Amino acid sequence: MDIRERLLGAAAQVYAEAGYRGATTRRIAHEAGVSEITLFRQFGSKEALMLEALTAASRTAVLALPDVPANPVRELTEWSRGRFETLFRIRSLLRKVMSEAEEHPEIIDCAKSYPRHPVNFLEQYVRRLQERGWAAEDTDPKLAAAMLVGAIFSEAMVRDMIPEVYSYAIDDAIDGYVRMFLRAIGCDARSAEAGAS
Amino acid sequence: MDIRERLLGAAAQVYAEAGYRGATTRRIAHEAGVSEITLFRQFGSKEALMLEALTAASRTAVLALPDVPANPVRELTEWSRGRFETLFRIRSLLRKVMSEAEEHPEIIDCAKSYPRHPVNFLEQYVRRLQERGWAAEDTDPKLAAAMLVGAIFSEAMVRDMIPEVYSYAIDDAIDGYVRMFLRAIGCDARSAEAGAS
DNA sequence: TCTGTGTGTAAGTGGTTACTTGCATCGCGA
DNA sequence: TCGCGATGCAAGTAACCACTTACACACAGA
Repeated sequence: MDIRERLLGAAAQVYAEAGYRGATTRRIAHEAGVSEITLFRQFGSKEALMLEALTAASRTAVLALPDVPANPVRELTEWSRGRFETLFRIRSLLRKVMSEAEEHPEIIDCAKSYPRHPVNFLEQYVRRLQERGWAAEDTDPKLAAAMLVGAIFSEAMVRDMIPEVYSYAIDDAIDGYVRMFLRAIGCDARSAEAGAS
Repeated sequence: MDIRERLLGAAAQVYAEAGYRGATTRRIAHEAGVSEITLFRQFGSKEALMLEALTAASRTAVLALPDVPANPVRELTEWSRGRFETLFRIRSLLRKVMSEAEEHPEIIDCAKSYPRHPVNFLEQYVRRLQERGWAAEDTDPKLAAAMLVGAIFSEAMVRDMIPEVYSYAIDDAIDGYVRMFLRAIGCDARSAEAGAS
């Protein structure tokens, strides 16, 4: 059904703009180009529509990191860029979900359909660096991963809201984060740049 | 007027729980223990009440860092703990403000009554470390500050929403963040621990 | 041609919202 | 005791919300 898809997309978009209470059935139907009656005939209720729309919208691919680290600087930079772009693209929807998760826990449940959180991928990657002797033994992989992912998350959430603080370019920021991250986990520039070559 | 203060506090609390649309005048008045009519007689409209309440609620003290670094590990740990506690305490209100800033820009305007953003304090502190020769010259103070502040921000925002990811204790996390931060900016353990002593 | 099936319009349901009006009540100073 | 300002209660307004009913139309298969 084409109309179902249109309604699901419109619901996710209007929800990202206005939140649950602001996403009125009238506005969603208008955005989808169908009548409000059709919305109710297709989904029964606003709640059913929103749950299905948010579940579909949060089904975004999680970027992977190589199982065998070869060039940490390049691999981490690419992964961090992709992570930022994913978060930045859905930042409005994410802010609404975070804001309304306390009131409507079922919303975050359907958004948590992630099989694995991205921070786990990075944690595993750091462990592999340690196994190869490219990272210091005394660094906590979980904490290190949380620091880099957290910094990227903050950029994606706050960057467009307080531009006077985040004045630098995002690509420069990610390069700097990766460089500092590698220094923080004790991965020196030589092995990080050259890798297995 | 005691009643004005009660209404302002109730407005901020209900807003943090339910957002702008969910913070109904009836609920705010009930929370303050006064009648809804008194609310309108005191503030005229819901919008006037909310703007005044959010301006007052966002007037939270910004922690300072010493002008002259003496013991970076201790000073940064204390500052980071305070920063986390501040953010964690108002996390619900902050999530609502972030979520509704696109729709109601005037809300974030009154919340941005900060004279200086905390990240600027940390940036200055890193510069002082560099001047003393305690931090590497090639680190970008602005980026380094953004990374630590961003990681703390993420902990405060997401920690209670995805507990299965943030499994460690917050104090351990902050200790780890500070240690990695100092390694990232090239501040070795000796000067960081001992300081000027 | 008939018969569903899916869609549209028009109208209306009951509930909630911000906000108002009229009047009674309370406390407090003169 | 009187007056007055602040408050509360009852009721109501117009607008908006999710959701429903009734009916017309368009199209596809039999």
